[in-house]
Amino acid sequence: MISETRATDECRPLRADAARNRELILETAAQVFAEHGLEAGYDEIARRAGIGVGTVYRRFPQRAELVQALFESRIAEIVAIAGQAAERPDAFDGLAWFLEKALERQVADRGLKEVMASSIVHDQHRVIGRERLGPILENLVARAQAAGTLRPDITPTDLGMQLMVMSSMTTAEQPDLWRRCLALLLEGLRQRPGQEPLPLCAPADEAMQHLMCNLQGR
Amino acid sequence: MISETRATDECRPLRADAARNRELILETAAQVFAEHGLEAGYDEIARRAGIGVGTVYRRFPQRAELVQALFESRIAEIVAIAGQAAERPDAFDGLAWFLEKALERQVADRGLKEVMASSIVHDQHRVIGRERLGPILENLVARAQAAGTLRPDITPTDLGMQLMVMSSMTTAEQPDLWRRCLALLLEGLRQRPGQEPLPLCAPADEAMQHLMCNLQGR
DNA sequence: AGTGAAGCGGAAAGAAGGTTCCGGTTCACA
DNA sequence: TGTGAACCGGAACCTTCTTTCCGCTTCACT
Repeated sequence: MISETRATDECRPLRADAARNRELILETAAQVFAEHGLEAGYDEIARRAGIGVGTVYRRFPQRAELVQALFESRIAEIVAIAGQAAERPDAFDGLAWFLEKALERQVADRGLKEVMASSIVHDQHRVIGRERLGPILENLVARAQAAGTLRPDITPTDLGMQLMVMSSMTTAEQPDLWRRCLALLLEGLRQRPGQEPLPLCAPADEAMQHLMCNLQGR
Repeated sequence: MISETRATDECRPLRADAARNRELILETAAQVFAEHGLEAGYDEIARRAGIGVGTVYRRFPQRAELVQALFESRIAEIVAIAGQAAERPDAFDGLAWFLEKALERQVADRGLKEVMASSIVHDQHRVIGRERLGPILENLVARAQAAGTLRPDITPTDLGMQLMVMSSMTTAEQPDLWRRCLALLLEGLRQRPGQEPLPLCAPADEAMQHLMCNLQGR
């Protein structure tokens, strides 16, 4: 259901039973990752899927492959949201809308949160996150700044960080907590007359990477 | 240096060599916890102190005892800062100053961050954090709200969360990142005419606990 | 100096995961 | 239906970290 029966990327197609198991693993992993994050044990996935650990390892020897297969579509969804946000008539509103919608998705799925974060740190996931999201975020920011509604000293990196932080502070059990923080943040983001500039800070991307490492623990 | 040679709380005084080791463990643990957080292995502490693991376990069979012994004074420092902040003439400025000073301390010490967070979740550390900090924070908030400078719908819990979040996003290598976020937050905290109220949210303390669990991982 | 209680180091045991491997099974194809 | 390649399960094996245990050392006191 998650992806059609298909070859192991290049080689000949999987045998019927193997293909069946592959789907089963993907479906089960989606649940397990959403609940326990990307570091959930393969044995938990195997147990819930009712198959052996060996089977999971054989199909996805690298955890990254499993993650990639699982979250590609969900990242695409968020990229699409960013695209739609850029088309809204009011630029600031577009930005706010993007943050809200992106958070709604991240908050429901611990795995997705971590993929969003790790797509910035780890090279293996970069493709599915940052490089597709980055330019659109830049566009959203530039547009709202040109309209004079977003403070001029905000960077796309600032927003990325706030996004990660807000999603890291919310769980499925507390579905509304982030809304409160987002409302607060949006107040802070607005350009106002006579504003002091934000304190400068070390290279933004480097900062972002440190943040991500930190939020993921270790 | 961290605490004078003294009895194991009730019993007769430690032997000279044991007391010496106790101090050595505390000093070393302070470093190790600051670098690796509260979950750092006892063997790492022992290795750096140049003593056996057994010695560390004998002196501090419960990790909580070690943590308590280490961070009591540092929490007291933060409580003192909150007290000073409450005496500043401008209430909003006092709040801002408290957040800044508290963060300066938390940011430098990963262990302290975790103690601040866990003092809210785990009963064993509660005493050294929340119960002493809570009333003072409440006072800071109430005072700034009475002065009409802090938005009236902010709760002490909001601030506690923001404090945890900002400290969790900063490392010693990125000493300035949190300043940028704090500046942004302060903009959002100010009361302004015609403000929309913040979205309401599940019981604040429960939310706080979820957040803390989350930031600490697991 | 002699004595025994307190303390020490670090090897060994235990606990919790993650990963590999191999005997047996299932499938695809002739 | 027969055959070999692909695949399966899960026990065994690593790894990493925590905790205990015990023979030897050091200290305090006489």
